[in-house]
Amino acid sequence: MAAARRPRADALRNRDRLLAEADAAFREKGTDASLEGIARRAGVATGTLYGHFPTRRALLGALLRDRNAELFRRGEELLAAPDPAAALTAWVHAVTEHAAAYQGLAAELAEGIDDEASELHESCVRMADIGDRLLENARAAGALRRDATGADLFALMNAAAWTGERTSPEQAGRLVDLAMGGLLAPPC
Amino acid sequence: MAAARRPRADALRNRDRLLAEADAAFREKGTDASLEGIARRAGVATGTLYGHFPTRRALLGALLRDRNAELFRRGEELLAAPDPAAALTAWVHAVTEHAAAYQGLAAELAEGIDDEASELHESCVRMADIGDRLLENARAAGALRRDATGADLFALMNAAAWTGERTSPEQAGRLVDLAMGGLLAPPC
DNA sequence: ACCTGAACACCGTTCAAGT
DNA sequence: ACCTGAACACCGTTCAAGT
Repeated sequence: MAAARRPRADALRNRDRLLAEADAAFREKGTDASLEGIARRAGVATGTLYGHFPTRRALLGALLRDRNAELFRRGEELLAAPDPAAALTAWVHAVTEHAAAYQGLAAELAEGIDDEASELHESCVRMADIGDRLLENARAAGALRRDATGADLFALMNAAAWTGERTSPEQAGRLVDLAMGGLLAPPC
Repeated sequence: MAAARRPRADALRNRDRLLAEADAAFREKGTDASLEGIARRAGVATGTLYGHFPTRRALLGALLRDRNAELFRRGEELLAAPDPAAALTAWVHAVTEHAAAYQGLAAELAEGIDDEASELHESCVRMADIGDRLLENARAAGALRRDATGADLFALMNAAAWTGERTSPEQAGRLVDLAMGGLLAPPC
């Protein structure tokens, strides 16, 4: 087993600059912003970008690392929350907001769950898994008005995020509330 | 007022070939399929494509003409239907299926409602208008569990269509049913 | 009245050559 | 070990020149 080598200083610096420019570009233009433009603004050749991030999704995945950690921390917290119905609703809202970070991200996530080669696959599976468990808790507590699957939940989160990308976060939230109103039994 | 001239025979033929190839390309690759490829397969120069259809959306709009007519005919039928709740649900399903005709169409429609310059604007407005009226009917009949706006409805239809594009029509339908379950009062 | 195709600008991706 | 930048393939859009 090879010891981990420390990367060269210029490599580290280039990586950081690429990430910073990619974040700015993705925020402004969405996840299909020009990679060539990102490399140019970072002051490196395009080959350098590919050296650090072999695919667009690898770049996206690196950009989402911290954000993902925060989301999953929140998920674990909700799994321990006392009211399963409220926890489920909060989770769907949280993922919806997460998936609207960049225009185009919702599409990448929707694809990532089925595509094992996607650098986003693992995080998608984890999002779906937390959703499954929160759904199961709500079902066990008799909080469901009708049955639904984890796939329904994942589809809702991505679809609402997609709506949010091109209308407003408020509209996305209203869509989630509408669907959750169909899923959850009214409080007695 | 100028009399309508009959177009030249070769122009008509080129237009038809372009539409046929565009339909095939959009079905296969989605609405952002290469225009150059469409022109090539239709056997015309790219300038000819632009002569007939100045924008990608103009091409898309021409392709949707018949499909739109059928959709709106269905809408008028539903406006005259006896059960307002069932009519509303049927309309949302119908538009959702319509908007999934080509991958990428849901995004064009979501954009078209706000963009007056879009060649799809008029049909988007008409879809939203029929939705508004069906919603109003359902409200008047006391069939709503909670309030919702025409914008909510339009967002739902596009979001569900977007889901359908990348999962399955069944999943799109399940999403619609979930949201409609939140909107409509249960039958007593 | 319509068509052609060259021209321009822009992009994703790879890889031999450099340091 | 990493970086450069030319090379290749592909695309959207315009417009002068043709018929």
